[in-house]
This record gives sequence, C-alpha cells and structure tokens, in this order.
Amino acid sequence: MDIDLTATEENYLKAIYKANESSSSLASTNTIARYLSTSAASVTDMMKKLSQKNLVIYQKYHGVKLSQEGSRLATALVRKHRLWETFLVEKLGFSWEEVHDIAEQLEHVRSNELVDRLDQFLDYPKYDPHGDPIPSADGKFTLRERIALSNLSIGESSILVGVKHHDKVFLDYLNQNRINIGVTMNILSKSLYDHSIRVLIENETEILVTDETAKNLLVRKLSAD
Amino acid sequence: MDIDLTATEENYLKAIYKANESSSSLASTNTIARYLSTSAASVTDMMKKLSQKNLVIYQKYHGVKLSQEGSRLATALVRKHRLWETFLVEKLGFSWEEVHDIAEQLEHVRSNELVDRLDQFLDYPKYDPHGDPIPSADGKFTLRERIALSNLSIGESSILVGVKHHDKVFLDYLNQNRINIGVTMNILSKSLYDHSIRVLIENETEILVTDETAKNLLVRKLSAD
DNA sequence: AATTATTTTTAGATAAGCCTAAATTCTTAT
DNA sequence: ATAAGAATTTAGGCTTATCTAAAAATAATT
Ligand SMILES: [Mn+2]
Ligand SMILES: [Mn+2]
Ligand SMILES: [Mn+2]
Ligand SMILES: [Mn+2]
Repeated sequence: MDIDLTATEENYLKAIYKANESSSSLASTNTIARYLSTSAASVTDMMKKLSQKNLVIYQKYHGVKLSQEGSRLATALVRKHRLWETFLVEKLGFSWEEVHDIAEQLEHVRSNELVDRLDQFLDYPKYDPHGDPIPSADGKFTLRERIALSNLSIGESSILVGVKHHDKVFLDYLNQNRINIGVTMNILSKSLYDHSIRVLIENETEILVTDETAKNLLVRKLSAD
Repeated sequence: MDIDLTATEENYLKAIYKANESSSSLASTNTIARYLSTSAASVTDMMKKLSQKNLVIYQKYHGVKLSQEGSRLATALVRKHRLWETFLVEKLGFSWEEVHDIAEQLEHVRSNELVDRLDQFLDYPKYDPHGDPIPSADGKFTLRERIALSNLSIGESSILVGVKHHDKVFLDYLNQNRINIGVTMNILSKSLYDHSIRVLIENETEILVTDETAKNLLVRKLSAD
C-alpha cells in the first residue's frame, strides 16, 4: 500500500501541498523552488519523477498539483510533522518556536505503527502548538473558523487559535508579548491613520500591534455576553 | 564543536565502534562491510573520507579504529539510539523486539537539545530495553557485571540483565517463554550430553534452553540467602 | 502583432554513496 | 622462499539530488 519515498521526495510533496493549499491554481515551478530553497531546474527534474510515479499531475510550463495518492501521502506527512511538534511541546517542554526544524527531521521517520502510537500517547490531539489542525489517521482535518484579528471591530473579544507564519522572529515577538494559542484578545481601539490596533491580552496587558501583525493572528470570535 | 555528519557517515562510525568493542584489534574492511550489508569497496571509500576528517585512524590494508573525536561521536550516537529505544518501549508501549529499526532512524535526528530533553523526560535511564548501558551526556557508561547463563552452576540464582543479540527471532523466542530483562533465572539441572539447561523462570515456569541460547543470555548472579 | 521580459525546461557538471570487476597487497601453506 | 589463497584497494560506472548556463516557451508591453 505505502510506497517508500525519499525524504527529498516527501519534502517536494509537502511543498506542493502548501502551494495548492494557499492559491487554488496550479503550483508554479518557482513557487516550489522558493519554498524549498532550491533551483527551478531541480524542481522540474523532480516533477518529472513524481509525475512518473503518479503522485503529481504535472503540465509542462503550466504547473503542478497533487494526485489523489500524492495528496494522501502529503497529508500523512503533515500529520506526522504536527504530531511530533505537539510531542516536543507537550511532553518535552520545548517552546513553539523551537520545534519546527526538529519536526522537519522527525516527520521522515518511516513507521506507521510509530505515528499511531504517538497519536495515542498524545491523546489524539486535534491541533498542533501553532494552532494548525492535525489530520487523523484516515486523513481527516478538524477545521475551525479562523479570522484575522485585523477583521475584528472595536469592542469585540476573541481567542487566538492560529498564526499565519511560523518563523522564529514572529513567534519570539509574540512570546515577548505573552501571546500564545488560547489567549483572549479584546480590541480596544484602531488607528485611522495606520490601522494599528490596541489589544487587551488575557484581560490584563495592553499592547499595540501593527495592521500587518493583526493580519497574521488568527482568532475565533467570542459571542458577547 | 559538533561537525555535521551524514546519516551514512554516522552509521559507519557506529559499525567501527561495535567492531572495536568486540575484538580489541583493528576493525577489518570486511567486518564493517558485513555489519552494514555493503561492499568492501564502499567501506574503503568511506574510510578514506572519515580518515580525512580525522574521525578514524586508518591503515591501508590493516584496518581501522575510531579517533578520540570519532569515538565521542559514535558514543553520542549509541546514546541517542538507546534513549529512543527506551522511549519507544517505556512511553509508547512497543515491545523490545520492535524498536531497533525505528531507533536506527531516530538516532540520526540532529538536535542536542532534543536528546537531552528526551533523557530528562525518561528520567535519565541507565539501561535500554535490551539491558545495554546508555551513555550519559558526557559519554560515560554505567557498566555492570554480566555473565552468560551458561556459566552458572546447578542451584545458582540470577537475574537477566542483557542479551547478546537483538534480532527479532531470538527476542520473539524469549517473549514466548516470558523471558525479559529483570526476570529471575534458577538453574535446575544441566545435561551432560548436550549441555542444555533446565531453568526456572520467576520461580514459576520451567523451561529447557540450549547451550547456545544460554550463552546469549547475560545475567547477574544472586548471592544465595 | 511584434518585441521584450519572465518563467520554465534542457543540457551538461558535480558530489555522495553505492556497485562489479580487476589489480594489488597481505597471509598462509607448501 | 615461493606459490596459492584471501582480503583489500583501485578503476570505472550508476543513481539521486543538486547546480549553472543556455535554450525554449509563455506572459506582458508597447
Ligand atoms: Mn512546523
Ligand atoms: Mn506547526
Ligand atoms: Mn538497537
Ligand atoms: Mn538496544
């Protein structure tokens, strides 16, 4: 049932997965190259190979998308990545900005038994430390509504359920301001000039975030009561 | 301080480590090739490379041993392997015959922080599920006396503290007979004809083991009381 | 519609890790 | 001491995953 892919092939599948996820049109060679920090020529080579294996549907010069089988494998990889990130934070006490690089390695360890036992050990988590959904063993996501903090109006309350980017600089900034998944965020005011927002965190500390930052914070609105 | 080696280079270091451990003389090309299921020619290639990096001391046609730095890296690898095996058994509920292959992959994940946190999470175990000593962060082993069951006399009691081989067939055989690390083993009688031994396990079940099997079971003698 | 710019593919190389077969060196037996 | 045998190294190739530079195709501009 399961084909054995190299870690490199898996990384390409994941790159295409991410690209397909965030744009609906076919993933371009350059997009994939940028994501993997490799050359366009290398991407073309790999697309031929993955196409040969029926893991992607590749149209020369026009882009690529995952086949059903490719999608299944990419989802399994995302599952492993997010389970390992959860393990690193929940069990080993890592902070959310430290786990991505380690999970990038752990996700390529081959053993279905291992993934399933890890899932059980973590008590079948639905979301990873960054708030991203963890696919179940049969590839199903538990989705939840997430809107950008920038879309809230003054006076509205919300809970942080996700972040758009996972880079260390951004997450460190959030740490410094005691912002992490689960905190409540109340919109106090918005600047008409630069759209920056004054936010009350956990009904305690007040901070000022730029419009750009607010776009990268994904929240669930709380019904006023 | 830490050089970045490929998984392949690490595996060669470990092979040399094992060979050096079990023979005192230099490791031969063929021994390493057999251990890694590769060709002698490939071993020679790699010895040149590792020698260049000062990780091994290699004498053409005469054999190879680890340098001090090579030894340090090999020990770190053994540490990772055995910590992961312990994790798989203690935390994920794997059986001791299932963990080796997975640990072979996990041991190559690069992150010192990860290893140290794993060690802490497991509460600094001294021995892995096969009874082998786990080196500490500074490379020290906690050794303990281990003699083969075949060397005991009739009437002597002992506790199983290790096994000489880790292959699935052998471990499965032990499982079937409820033999695992920590069980008590009493010598009931020995055959003069084929040296097979009647053993009482956990003061409960009685089994007959061949001389060959008894040589592969490492025990600690219990002082009679 | 034609030209220019951008993107993508192809061509040709390189490095790691592996192989088989041939040459070399070491070991053992006569 | 020499020849036969075994072990090891070298030579030459192969595959995967890279790269740069050149060629081809598509997209954008005038
Ligand atoms: Mn991640
Ligand atoms: Mn994540
Ligand atoms: Mn092992
Ligand atoms: Mn072990």
